[in-house]
This record gives sequence, structure tokens and C-alpha cells, in this order.
Amino acid sequence: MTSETKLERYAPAAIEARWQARWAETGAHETPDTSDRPNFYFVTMYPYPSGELHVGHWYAMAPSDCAARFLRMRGHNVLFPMGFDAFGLPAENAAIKRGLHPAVWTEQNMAHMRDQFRMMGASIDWRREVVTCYPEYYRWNQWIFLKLLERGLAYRAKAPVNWCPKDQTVLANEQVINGRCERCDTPVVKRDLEQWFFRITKYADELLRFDGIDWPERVRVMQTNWIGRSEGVEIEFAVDGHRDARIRFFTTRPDTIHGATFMVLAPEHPLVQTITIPAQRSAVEAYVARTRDLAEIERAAADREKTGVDTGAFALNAFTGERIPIWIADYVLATYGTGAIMAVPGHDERDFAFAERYGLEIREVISPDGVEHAHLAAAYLGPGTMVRSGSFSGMPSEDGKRAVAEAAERQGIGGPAVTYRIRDWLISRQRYWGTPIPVVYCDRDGVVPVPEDQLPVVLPRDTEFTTEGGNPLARVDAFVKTTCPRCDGPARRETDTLDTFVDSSWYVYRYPDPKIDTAFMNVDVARRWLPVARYTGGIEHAILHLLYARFVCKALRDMGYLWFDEPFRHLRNQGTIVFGGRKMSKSKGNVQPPDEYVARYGADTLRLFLMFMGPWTEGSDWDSAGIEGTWRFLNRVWMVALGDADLTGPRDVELDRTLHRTIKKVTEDLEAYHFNTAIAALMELTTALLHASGPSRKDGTDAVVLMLAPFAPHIAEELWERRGRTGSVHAQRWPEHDPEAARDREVTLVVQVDGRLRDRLSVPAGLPEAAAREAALRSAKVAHAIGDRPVARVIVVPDRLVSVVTERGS
RNA sequence: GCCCGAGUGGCGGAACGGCCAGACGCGCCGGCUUUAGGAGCCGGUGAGGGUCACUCCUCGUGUGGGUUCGAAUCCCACCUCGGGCACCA
Repeated sequence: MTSETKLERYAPAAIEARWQARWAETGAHETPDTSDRPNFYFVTMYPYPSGELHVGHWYAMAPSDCAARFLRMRGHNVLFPMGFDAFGLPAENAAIKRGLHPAVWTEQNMAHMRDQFRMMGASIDWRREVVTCYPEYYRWNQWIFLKLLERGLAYRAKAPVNWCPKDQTVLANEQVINGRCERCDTPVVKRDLEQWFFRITKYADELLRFDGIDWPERVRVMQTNWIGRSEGVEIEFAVDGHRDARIRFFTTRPDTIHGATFMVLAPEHPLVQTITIPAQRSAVEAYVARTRDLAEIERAAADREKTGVDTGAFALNAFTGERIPIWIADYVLATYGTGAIMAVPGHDERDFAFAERYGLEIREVISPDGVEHAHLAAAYLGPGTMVRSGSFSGMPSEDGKRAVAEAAERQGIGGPAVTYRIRDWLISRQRYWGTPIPVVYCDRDGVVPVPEDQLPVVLPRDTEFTTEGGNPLARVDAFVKTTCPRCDGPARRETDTLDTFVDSSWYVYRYPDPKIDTAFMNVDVARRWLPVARYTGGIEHAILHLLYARFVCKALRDMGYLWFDEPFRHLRNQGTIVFGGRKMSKSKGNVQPPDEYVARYGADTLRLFLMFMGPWTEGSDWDSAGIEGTWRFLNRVWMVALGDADLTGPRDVELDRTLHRTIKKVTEDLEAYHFNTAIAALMELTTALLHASGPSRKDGTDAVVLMLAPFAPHIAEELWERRGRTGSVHAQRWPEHDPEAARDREVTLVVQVDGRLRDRLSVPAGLPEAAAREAALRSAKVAHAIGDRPVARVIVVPDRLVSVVTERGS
């Protein structure tokens, strides 16, 4: 491909800077609220302002930008906003370490990251930026809290909660991963503390439904498992010698109730104190104390030997009439069900192990073969026939579930019940850099919400950040000491701040008009955009942000503030980008800065490379080795678009066919976020163009520049201009594929004999079956492969293959 | 332990409503160009075998079975890796 006039080289640095400046000047990415095109709200999860956009951020955001640009060219008025999840612990830790105020540190980071977004060429409408640490934003965070409080969806309660000793704060269950703090990996411990919660459990059933939203199966499964709905019955047994004491328990296996030979309470169960007999008191108290100090990971280790202590008390099994011992053990969790179980060692592995260790009775009440066995070597978990079960004996255990439940109901000691694994969302944090929870504590009036017209409760700027621990906010007297809004008497402000997941649970409602100061959302503008048509982000938020956002949406809907049931209509998660064996993350110290690659190859090449590495939803190992490939590709496009070629003459039907197939492929791939295969198709087309001439080359090249625009926005703009076209390439319509031009005239017919490929025939498309069969049998190679064996049958798949089966071969 | 997802050249990955395995790219090999380095361009590249020029043959998608004229693709079992949940009664 030599060209006589020397072609100027592709120099990305100058080109990218020039177009970024031009886009800023012309407001190219400022999306109007109304236009002649349908509105389309495309959001990618906003980042935490950790300091810089690393390759992991680019991996999340460049493809999202590509998808947004594609939808624009497809005729939508796309709003693609960005903001910062600006509250949170790292800012506070940086303050402690470097003596920089969290606000200053955060502001610096955001400034730098905005520049980096521009460098990436992201088509963000910055007029709509949302920053959660500004009072204009967190004021509405406080307002939402008050609304939830009004509606009984926020409450304060003392409960055993997760405490991270390193971060010196409590955590929500969702933020404890394998017994460790999600942020710092420190094992968490349980503490009994009075904290603020959001009543997410009230929406458990609705959160299990995903009607009308297009979300990945994986996320739906994760949320479903996390919510953990379990149907069974709740029954209560009386405690022998205690008139009023009843132990309620939940079970999914009422059919095994005649095998309940003892009961177990969680050590934290409120009845423990009441029922423990004097002789057992010291042993029980010691065990309770030991449990309290145990780290959650140790307690939760399923392989750990079961321990427990006898309370000395007895319950009365209402079905057998027996007195059964009541134990406490830490394998029963205070936070699930009622914190108490009927133990059926014959048919539950955990109860079996416990009974064996402490010599408690193991009784078979479900028999797989209907015969009573004297001894059980292990718990039998399957279905069978009820035995040793009084009047229920002989009944299939599946029927027994309902029969026992009904019997319990008749006796007035129980009934059907549903239990969930999900707990209410703990939203208090004992940290400074967050939204102050807008309540005060008054000696006379108790807990008093701050009136709406006194919002925001501003986070005081001046405080001391030390490593001493304790919430710095609690040390700011001017903040803490206040007057009660009700009685004007002296009062104390709440010094806990809101979990930052509260901030992110509603930020997408704020983007359409982030400046409105009379409401959390500008309804008139938001109606044109919401709900989010497409949302993208990391899979790590499957049961954190994505679950919380659904809950807050439903709660706001029920209060009349939203008109839809789900915040995100369509969701796709990019996979994780792994470097050095772990997820790329600043807190793990393995980030790859993009700067070096941008300086050397340009942002367009890096964007393209990240999208080309592999399927976006699968994630990838970061290995920059292949970046040369996308760089070369852009150079080839440059050459095709600007190099000399004879553009006169007849059309090239074959090239036109390649072109229209490529348009179809790239269009379909981009709809589905299959960036890697779309780029491969563009590479193929570009190579074909390099060797072509005539009007087909010209049209094909225009199409390549257009289709490249979402992937590599700068070079596409430059080539569009240099090729003498007017307007921005990004304002053009996406090319349409012509099915007629894409259609094959000739196809390759594969001929198999006894399953082996023996010949390929080039035949006209649409060849009738009989003719295809005949053509195949005429082939010398096929005849040779058949030999002297008789042909048993011939299968023809039109335009694809002919399969010949011989008698011996079949 | 339970529930998902995935195993394809030296590497990243294509093809998965059954039908030409390895698109595209990296790397590597050869050639052209260049004073040289670099860059670029052209060709080759799953393994093995063959009158290796053309045509050709055998094997080949984690392992072992199965269904089918035909399996990377469907079914069963197993192994390995990744992710989620994990004493949830």
C-alpha cells in the first residue's frame, strides 16, 4: 500500500488534545432535556474519588462511554452523567496520615479525576455532576432519612451488630465478607449497640421479584440468595416450671417434630437468664461471655467443633409430651428465625453432631424405607415415612409437614411462618466523613428529628483527625451541643454519620437537575429521564449498592415521590480486571496508571485495547502486551482513510457484501456490549479496504470511520474532518445495513461422508436440496470416500452441507 | 458443603437454537523496505505424517462415557479453576 505523496503520520497526542478542547468549547456533551430524539438515560456507576482513574476505572467506563455514544448515533438523546461518591473512609484515613482535611483531599482528587475523564474522551455532561459530600447533596440524604423515619422505615434499636476494630465503626451485614470488613479485611466482632437501621426487610418479598427488568441472571441469583426467603412454621414449646415462658422456634421440617429430643437457644437469647437453673448459672454465663468475644469468622466456621452448655431447664415437646433439655450453643444464631431451635439430631447434621458430642438422644422419626431402625450412623436428611411419630406414623414425610403444621395451629401453639436471611440495613457509622444523621437527643423529648426546614445539618469543618480512634465528630463541641427543636432545652446531636451506600442509593435521581434546592429531585426534568434505561458497573455491588438502591426506590415510590418500581431497567456488569492475581484497586496497591499508555499510544488506542481484550462481562487479566495490535489497527484506519486510492470505477460487490455484513455484526454486537468481536469485525473490514479501490472503498471507509466513532472518538472525529465531511462524526447517523447487499450469491457446501469432511463445493446460494445432493455425489473426492459401499441415506442442509451415510458407516 | 460460571493453539480470545474448529489480535518464523536501530508492508504459523510444490491423510476444544448421519456446542459422571453463599434451623 504505497502512496506516492507522503502521508502524515497518525499523532494521537495532538489530535486528542485538539478535539477535547473543541468538545468542551462547543458543549458537545451537554445533553438537552428535550430534543427531536427520544431521551435515553445511560448511567455507569460513579467512582469513589480515590485519587486517579486507573486502568480498572477505564475498563468500566470507556466501554460504557462507547455504548452511550453508539446509542446517540442510533438516534437517541443520551444523557450520560458522572459524579463522585465523595464521602467515605479513605478520605479520613488520608487526613490522619497526611494531615490533609478530607474535604481538601477529596476536592483535589476530584479535580484530577475530572481531567482524566476528559483525557479518556468520555462524553459526560459535566453540568449535571453530582458530588455527595457537598451540603446541597447530603441535605437531601438527610431529608430521605427523615422521610423514612416518618414512615417507620428508619428506626433506632439495640442489636448485636458487626464492629470493625480497625475502622472503628459498625458495618452492615452486606459489608461483611467472610467475616471480614469489606474495606480493610479485618475480622469483625459482634457488639451490642444502639444503632440506626433502615427496614429493608419490609420489602424482602418485593425485592425477590425482578419483573420487567433486564438484569443478569447472576445478580438476580445473588440477591435472591442473600434475601434467603424460607418457608416453614413457627411453633412454641412451654418451659417446664415457668408458667409464662415459651420458646418460639422456626423450622422448615415440622414433620420431624417427634424427633426433637432437645432445644438449643442462641447464647444471646433473652430467655437464657430466666430459665437457667442456679447450678448451671456460672457455666452458662461463662459461655455467653466467651461467645460475645468470639470473632465472627471463628464462630461461623462450619467445620469447627460444636460447643454448648446445658441450662438445666426443660421444655415440653407439645407433640411427644416429653421433657426435653434446653441447651445454649453458638451454632444457633440470635439473628436468624427466633434465635432458638428444636433440635432433631436424627434428621439434621448440626444437631446430630451436637447430640453425639454431648450424649443427647438421637431418634429416627423419618425412615427412608418405612422400617424403624434402632441406630442412626448419620442424620438422614431426605424424605421418607414418618415413624415413632404417634398418630402421624406411617404418613409420608412430605404430607407430614402440612399435617404437623395444622395440628400445631389447632393446638394454638404455632402456624405457618416465613423467615428471611436478610437483616435490616444498619446505616450508622461512627466516622466523621459522611452525612450527619439529622436527629438530636434531648433529655426531655428523647430522640427528636431535625425539622426539614433546618436542613442541612452541616458537617463541621474543624476537627482533629488522630489515630486515637473514636468519631472525630463527637469531639466537636460546637456541633454536638445544640438545643432541642421541640422544647428548646439543651440537647446533643447524633454524631454518627450515614453509611455512604445511602448516598449512592438515590444519586441517579439527582443527575437530571443536581442544583435544585427545593427537592431531592426535579420531578419535571427527571420525568423526562427516569428510570435509568441502562446501568453498568461492577459485579461487586450485586448485593450492596444494587440491593439498597432497589429498596430506596420502592420506599420513595410508596411515599409518592417516584412513579416506577425499579431504578435500573437494564443492567450489565463488567467483569473484574485483575492485575498481579487480584482485583485492581487502590486499596490493594496494584493499580496500573493509564498515563503511560495514553502518552505513548493515545486514549483511543487504550480504550480500544480495553474493549478488545476479551468479553467485557467476563473481565480479564491486565496484560499490556497486546496494545500494539490496536495501535496498528488505528494506523491502518488512518492509512485507509487518508491514503491515496482510485475511487472511480465499478462497485466491488464482494467488498460491499463485507461492508454490510460488518455493519450488521458491529450493530448487533454493540447492542449486546460484545465490544471485542465488534472490533474484530472492524479490523477485518479495514484490512479488506486496504486492498480495494473504487466507490466501494470510499463508502466502506466512511462507514468504518462512523462505526469507529464510539470506540475511538478522537481519531474518528479527525478523520471525518480530514475527509472533508461537515459536522461532528458523533452527530451522524449510524450506518444502516442493507440485507440485499449482504446476501451471499455463492456459498460453500460442505460434504461429509460418514461424518468426515471430504469436500467443499462452491454452489449458488439457495440451491435446491436435490441439486445439492446431486452435486455432492458427483464429486470425485466424495465418490472416492464412498468407495464401493452402498449409500444408505443423504442428509442435506440447504446452503450448508450434504452428509452422506454409507451402509457400513452407519 | 451448597449454588452459579468457565476449561478451545505458545498467549488473549472467536465460533456454542449441532454442521468448514481456531475469526480478530499478541507472540514467533520467513521475505521486502531501511546505512542501521525502530517502524511499516507481504506471507506463514493447532499437532503429527506423507512423492512436505499442489492436492492429501490421521489426530485434535479438561477427562471418561452417551445421544446423533454429524458434538467445542446436547445428556451423564468426574477433574480443575473462578465467583457467590456458608452452622440460615
